[in-house]
Amino acid sequence: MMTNGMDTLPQQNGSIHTNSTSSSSNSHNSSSQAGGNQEESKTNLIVNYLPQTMTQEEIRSLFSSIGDVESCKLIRDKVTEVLFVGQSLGYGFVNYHRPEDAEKAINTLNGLRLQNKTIKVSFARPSSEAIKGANLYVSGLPKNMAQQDLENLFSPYGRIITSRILCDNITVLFSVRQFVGGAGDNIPCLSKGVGFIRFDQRIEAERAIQELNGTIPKGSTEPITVKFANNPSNNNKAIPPLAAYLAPQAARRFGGPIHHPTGRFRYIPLSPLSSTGKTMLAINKGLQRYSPLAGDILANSMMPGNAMNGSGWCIFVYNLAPETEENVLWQLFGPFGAVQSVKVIRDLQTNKCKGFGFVTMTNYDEAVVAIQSLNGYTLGNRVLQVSFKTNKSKAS
DNA sequence: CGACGGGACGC
DNA sequence: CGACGGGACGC
Repeated sequence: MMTNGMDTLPQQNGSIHTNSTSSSSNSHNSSSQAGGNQEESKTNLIVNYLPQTMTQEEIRSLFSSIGDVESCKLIRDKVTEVLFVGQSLGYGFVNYHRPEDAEKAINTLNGLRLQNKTIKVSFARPSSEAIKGANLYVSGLPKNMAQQDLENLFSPYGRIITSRILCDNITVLFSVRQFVGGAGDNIPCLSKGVGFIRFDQRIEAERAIQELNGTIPKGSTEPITVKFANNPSNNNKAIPPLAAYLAPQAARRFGGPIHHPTGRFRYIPLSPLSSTGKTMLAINKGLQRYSPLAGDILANSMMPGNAMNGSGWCIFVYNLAPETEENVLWQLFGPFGAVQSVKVIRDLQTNKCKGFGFVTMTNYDEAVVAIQSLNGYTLGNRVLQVSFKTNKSKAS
C-alpha cells in the first residue's frame, strides 16, 4: 500500500524488475551493466523526509534495527552550523555492510511514519554532477490531473525520481489527519494545478522543458509551464527566529507563539489510535509541567533506572507478542515525537520477545501523549500496557 | 496469571 | 497567478 504523497519506488536499477527472486546471490553482474551507468551500490541508502528533530544517532539507531550499519550521515546545513549544530536538511545516507540488510531496510522502513513525516528509504544513486538540479516546477496543470497522469506526461523524457501535485491547504490538513490516522491512502485532493517532477539526470529535465514547456496536455485548454524548480538553498525563505535554534522544544512545550521553523502550518500530533478529543486532552495534561502529578513523575524519574534516562524519557511497553521486532516500536511511537531508541527484550536462548520492551523519547510532553494514547491499545489480539519505566527488576 | 534491559562513560 | 509536508546525492 502506498501512502498519500509517497511515490511508488521507481526501480532503482532500470533493468531489474520486481519478480526477480530477491537476490541473495552475490553474482550480480554490475560490471557488465550496459548503458554507461555508474555502478550502483547495493548497500548504500538515501533516506529522505526525515523529521527535523531527528539526529544522526537516532537515524543510526533506527536503521541498526535491521542490520549492521557501516556508516550513517545526516546532512546538515553548513551555514547554520557556524552558530550551532547545523539545521537538518531532512535527508541522509545509511550504508550497510550487507546488501540484504539494505534491501530489508527499504522493505520495512520505507514509508515509516515518524512525527509529521513519512520517511522514504531508497538506494542512493552514485553521486555525480549529472544528477544535480534535476527538479522541475510545473504549473498550469489541469485540475483533474493526477500524479500518475503527470508521471505519464513526463516519463518519456527520463527516469522520474519523485513527482508531486500540490493540494489545496484544507485538503492537505485533511489528508495529514487521515494520514496519521493510518487510513489515509488515496485521499482525494483539490489540485492547485502545480507540481514537481524530479528526474534522475539533469539532461532529462532539460529535455522535458524543451519538449513540454508551453504545450497543452491532452484534454486541457491551457498550456503548461515547465521550468527548473527553485533551489531551496538560495530561495527567500524567511529566516527562522533565533529562538528556534536556541530552544526549539521550549517554544512548543510552553505553547508560546507558534513558529514552525519552515514557516508553514503547525503540526498537531493527532493520535493514530484515539479520537482527536482524547488526544487534545492528553496534550493539555502534558503541558501542565508543574502539576503535582508531573512533579512526582519528574522526581521519581530522576532515580537510577527510572524513566528519566540522560537525555530522554524511557517508556515501558508490556504485552508484546513473541515475534515482535524493533520496527513495531518505531511505528507505534514514532508518530508522537522524537524517538531516540527502541529495544525489544528477548530471551537469549529462543530469541523471542519476552513480552516487553523499552522506548526512549526526547520530550516529556510527547512521551506523555504517546503513553496516554498507546496504553490500552489493542495490537493484534493483545492489549498493550504502556507507562514510564520504573526500577522494578528481578534482582530487587 | 504474567510485568521493567543492557552496556558501561571512568577518574 | 501558483513553490510542496519534505532543501534528493555527502552543505
